[in-house]
Amino acid sequence: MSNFNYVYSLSEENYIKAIYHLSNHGQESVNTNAIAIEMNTTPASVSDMIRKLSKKKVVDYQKYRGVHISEKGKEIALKIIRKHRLWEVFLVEKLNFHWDEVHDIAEQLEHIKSPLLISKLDEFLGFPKHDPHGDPIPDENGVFSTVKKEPLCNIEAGQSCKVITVNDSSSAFLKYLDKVGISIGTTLRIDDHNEFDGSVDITINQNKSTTVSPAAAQNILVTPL
Amino acid sequence: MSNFNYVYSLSEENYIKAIYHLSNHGQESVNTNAIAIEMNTTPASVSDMIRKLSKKKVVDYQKYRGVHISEKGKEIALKIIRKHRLWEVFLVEKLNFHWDEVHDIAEQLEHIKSPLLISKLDEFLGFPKHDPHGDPIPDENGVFSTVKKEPLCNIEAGQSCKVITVNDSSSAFLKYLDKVGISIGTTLRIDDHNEFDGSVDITINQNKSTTVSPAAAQNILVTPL
DNA sequence: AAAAATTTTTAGACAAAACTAAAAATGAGA
DNA sequence: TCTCATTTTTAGTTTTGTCTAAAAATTTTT
Ligand SMILES: [Mn+2]
Ligand SMILES: [Mn+2]
Ligand SMILES: [Mn+2]
Ligand SMILES: [Mn+2]
Repeated sequence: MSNFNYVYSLSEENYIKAIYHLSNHGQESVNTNAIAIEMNTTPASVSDMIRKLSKKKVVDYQKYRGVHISEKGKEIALKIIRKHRLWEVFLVEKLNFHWDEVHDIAEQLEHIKSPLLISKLDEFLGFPKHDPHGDPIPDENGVFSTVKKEPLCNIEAGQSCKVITVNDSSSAFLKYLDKVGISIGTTLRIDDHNEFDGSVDITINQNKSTTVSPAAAQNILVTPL
Repeated sequence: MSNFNYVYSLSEENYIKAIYHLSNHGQESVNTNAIAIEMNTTPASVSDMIRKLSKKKVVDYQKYRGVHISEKGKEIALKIIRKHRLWEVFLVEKLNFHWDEVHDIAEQLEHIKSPLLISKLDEFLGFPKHDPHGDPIPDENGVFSTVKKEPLCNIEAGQSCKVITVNDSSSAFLKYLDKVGISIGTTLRIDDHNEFDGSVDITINQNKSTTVSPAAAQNILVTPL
């Protein structure tokens, strides 16, 4: 295996991560424009990079037919995601960052190349299974736990559920959750769905009743209790 | 001040660090070839980069006359060195790396951009003043302690001294020091200088007598007791 | 002070990754 | 099936950082 240890550029790594992300763990194929939007670049640049990644067998690609991430591509993506999430845990647990401050720093740290560093960091953190936003951390073989989860808006009235993760790690959304009093692990009871605007009435931790917007209800992922 | 927050590229940062290093903390001017050797590149590339850094007022430069790092350049260099050394402390103290394994990883981590990350890391580590190789860690204003230190080979016979730092952080040299039983803080007594090959007879921590080569005696920096 | 050796700069290319503008392919609607 | 809007690719540049080869300046030697 000649390029077992090939090192991908910063740019390549970011594209691979974006494609993996947009494909839902590699199930679906991804089109050029979607990648361009995700990466904040132009479709022309995406076309160029796709040809390059295809030559390196990181994606399967036929002109005009979109890309599908390969097994090799999945492995690379999962390694980057593992690093990203471990660093996020470090920043929150050890350096006392707030969960809405860590994403951009982890975006840089995820590209540090040293397998030994990551295995030592993993051990130092006590082999965490989830990052501060509730996302699962793949192990060194890319295996991670998948808990069934769905958006809050899909849960029927009367049902109780637990917050597993969030669909949006933006500072604005996380700060909003803080204000409302929702975090990973919080128990919510769905009281009512308001037909007219899609907002949802909920009770937080058996005591505080409130209403969340449809946008929030879409981004809070829960598992029924 | 327009470019107060200008972000230097990875390449620019590495050149700035190399120039600072070769100039002994900004005292001396540095010639093109020396930079090329330090950076493992060609004099032509160095010429190009010097012109660029000079335009950005990071160095003072006149054709054929070598470069002198500016105050601005010094500040940038010291920030990178601060990050490098703090990360080295983290790797050794928290992740249990050995002192000969950390340099290359710190070489990557030193380029992570986040002032808040560094101040939190500094606090997490207990505001260390020295890195694992004995080098001083500049504070956020670039101030660092300078202990008088000289190579072991300069100490006269009969004198005792303490190991302050090492001039060479290569794995080969550090592993050699481990084998001989010398580390930062070790007390050495100089027993004799062997005229014919420059080797030095020493006694380590008042008990073990041995002889070190002239190369080693050059790279072990000590302060007389 | 001239010649020789060394150092440094310039000229010209190249690769990676981006962009704009234009061309080509695709797919949906009529 | 034809038209037309949308998507995707190609063509041609640009920027950054590198390289080799050649020219120019400086320093050392004689
Ligand atoms: Mn990234
Ligand atoms: Mn996360
Ligand atoms: Mn570096
Ligand atoms: Mn060090």
